[in-house]
Amino acid sequence: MLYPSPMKIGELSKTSGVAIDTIRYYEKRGLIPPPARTVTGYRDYGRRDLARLKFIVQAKNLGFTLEEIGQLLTLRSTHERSCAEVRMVAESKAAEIAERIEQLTRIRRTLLDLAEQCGQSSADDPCPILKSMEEK
Amino acid sequence: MLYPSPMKIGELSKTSGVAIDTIRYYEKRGLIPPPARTVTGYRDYGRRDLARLKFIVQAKNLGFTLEEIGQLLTLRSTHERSCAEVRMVAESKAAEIAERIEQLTRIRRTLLDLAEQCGQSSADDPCPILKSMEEK
DNA sequence: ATAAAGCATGGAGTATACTCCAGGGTCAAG
DNA sequence: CTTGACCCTGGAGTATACTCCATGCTTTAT
Repeated sequence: MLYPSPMKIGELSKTSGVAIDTIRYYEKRGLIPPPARTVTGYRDYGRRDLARLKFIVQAKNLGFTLEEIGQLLTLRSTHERSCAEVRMVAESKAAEIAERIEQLTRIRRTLLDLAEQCGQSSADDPCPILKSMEEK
Repeated sequence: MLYPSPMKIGELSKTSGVAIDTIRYYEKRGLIPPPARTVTGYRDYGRRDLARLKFIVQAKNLGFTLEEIGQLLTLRSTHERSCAEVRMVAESKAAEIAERIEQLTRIRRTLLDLAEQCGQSSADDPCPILKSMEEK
């Protein structure tokens, strides 16, 4: 069995791309659990923390607030939370995300159309991105 | 031909769901063009403005900053901008969005799996959302 | 014609998510 | 055993995106 050497906050910061202060901020906010400490009080992280941090970064880019990300992260077994409840939340979040995916797909489609038009016409007509919205 | 009655900011706010102050803020930021004014100085909007506003709201929910949204909105022919340039920007934005879609799809998949597990197991194992990230 | 509702401007205040000290221990290298 | 790099806490400061006045003109309803 492999006992990994302690990963201090600086290393976690480098491997995750998240600033040290931000990591500590996430800890305060409860997004990452308080890590173990070395004898002298240094934070000591493991692989799980790295994964969690990466997830947070991704979710943030996708437009979730830290609040929402916290909810996603605690979806698993919060002891007092019934299974049916977890299921409902998970499904409703999934539906929400499906909606976002659709919207992104529409915007992307429009951008590609625009790019194509640029290949031949002069693209001087009213913004195609908006045109696609007016119909809704 | 139909000359639509002037839509003042209050009405635009109601139909778009965007607060009056926020609309004015977007105008300051250059996200929506300064509208025509009535004789007495009231802002007078048209259908285009409504579409634009809706687009901004959606894009914001999808995690774009106002800065980025501004770029998307001005993608069309900014006279001094060459067609090839517009095309490149549009394509790179489209690729960016495709990446987001993939990430959202992964998260959604995980949530659905989680919901399913909840149907039968006790969901007391480490957060599946994270498990799916550790492998990357 | 007067009150209530709506709009205008400029500027101050707020929430979220960081970001940056100050002051002070810890640790590896020379 | 000191110098430089790293870490600690607590708290102040910043950027983005609103949100809320104060003051004053316009429009609508009674």
